[in-house]
Amino acid sequence: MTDPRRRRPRADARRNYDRLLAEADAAFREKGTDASLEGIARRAGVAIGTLYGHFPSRRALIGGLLRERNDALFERGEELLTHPSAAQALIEWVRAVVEHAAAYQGLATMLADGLDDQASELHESCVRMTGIADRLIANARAAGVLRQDVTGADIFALMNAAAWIGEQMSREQADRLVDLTMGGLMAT
Amino acid sequence: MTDPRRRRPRADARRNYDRLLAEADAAFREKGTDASLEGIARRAGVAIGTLYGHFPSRRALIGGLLRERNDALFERGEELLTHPSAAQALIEWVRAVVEHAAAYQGLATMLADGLDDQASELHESCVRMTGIADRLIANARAAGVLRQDVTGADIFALMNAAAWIGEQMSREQADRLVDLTMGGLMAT
DNA sequence: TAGTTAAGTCGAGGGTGCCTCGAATTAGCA
DNA sequence: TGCTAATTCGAGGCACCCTCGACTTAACTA
Repeated sequence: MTDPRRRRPRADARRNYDRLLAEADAAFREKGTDASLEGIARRAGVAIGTLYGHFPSRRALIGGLLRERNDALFERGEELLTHPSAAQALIEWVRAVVEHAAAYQGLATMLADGLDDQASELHESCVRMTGIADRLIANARAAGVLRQDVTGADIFALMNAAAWIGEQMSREQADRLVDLTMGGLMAT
Repeated sequence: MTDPRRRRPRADARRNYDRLLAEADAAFREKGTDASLEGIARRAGVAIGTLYGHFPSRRALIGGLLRERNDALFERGEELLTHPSAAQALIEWVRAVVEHAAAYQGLATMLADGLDDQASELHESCVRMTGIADRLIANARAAGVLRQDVTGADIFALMNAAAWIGEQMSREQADRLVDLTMGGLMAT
């Protein structure tokens, strides 16, 4: 796929790319996902056109920011698939995703949209998240520890809702929502 | 309070006020709570300054829009306080608030903020909502049909989370979240 | 090492939206 | 009919979004 005769990427481009990611992370942490892109470019010491050169949209920028994080998340997911307690594994996965999705104010909404929107840079990771959830649900059901009528969509909804609560209220309240709800979903 | 020597309000002002509310309702339904205010003024056939004359902020406009709706909601709340089944009453109240809060995309977020923010035009109604929830919770607890560790904050969180899910995904998914969670909260 | 060239950078510019404020208008009243 | 306070108007300053053509420069090559 990669043509070896192609020039190696320019050093300044790489530098700007990294700088933009770093400043974007800071800005999104401070102001949420609709922080000013011009402000980010400014903080990165780069013209606005350069930002758009690297990231054609706000979503692309956030996608870039999440890529690194995603690796760790999905690694954890694979791990959980072999967890001895299916019930515990599912709860842990929900918690992990909630934490992931609460990185920036507004991220939960983007992820919720991302599942449906094929064109979203976040689509693929949303699909992977639900994929792992589906497998964990199947495990839990097979083990008879999860109510039969609980769907992957229910869990995805809960994950997003809790992440949103985490943004709006507090991490603690989000955890409580997850615990209370999951408690109800577990088979008696 | 009302000085009888004061002039009666101008007819054009009243007309514009009503027109603005009507167009704002339409716009917020179509585009969510961050629809363009200039667009609303335009649709109402009024200059932007006139809109700001009547509603000094977006929140004030939404507050005006909700005032009518609120009356019906709180009437329902009072009714539920005398409902024979404390458990059923609480669930109904959650459902009613969720429906109320899902009127416009973005409203759930504003309401969640409104509870903390004294200055918000939505603050008072948020307080009333939780007030009714608190009384219903007390009833349910007294009847022994609700887990002892469930707080008003938990219910408020659930209401908002479900309303948000309703905006992002679907009304059905929101209902499922409420049913599944409330099912878990009820004492066995 | 100088020249070539494509990749990358720049930032002005056109568009939209927010909100303010002083000037102009007008409905209610006497 | 005229007075006056309430209301309306919309230009204007600001911030942000995003595009695009001109310019610059790092990587390659002879």
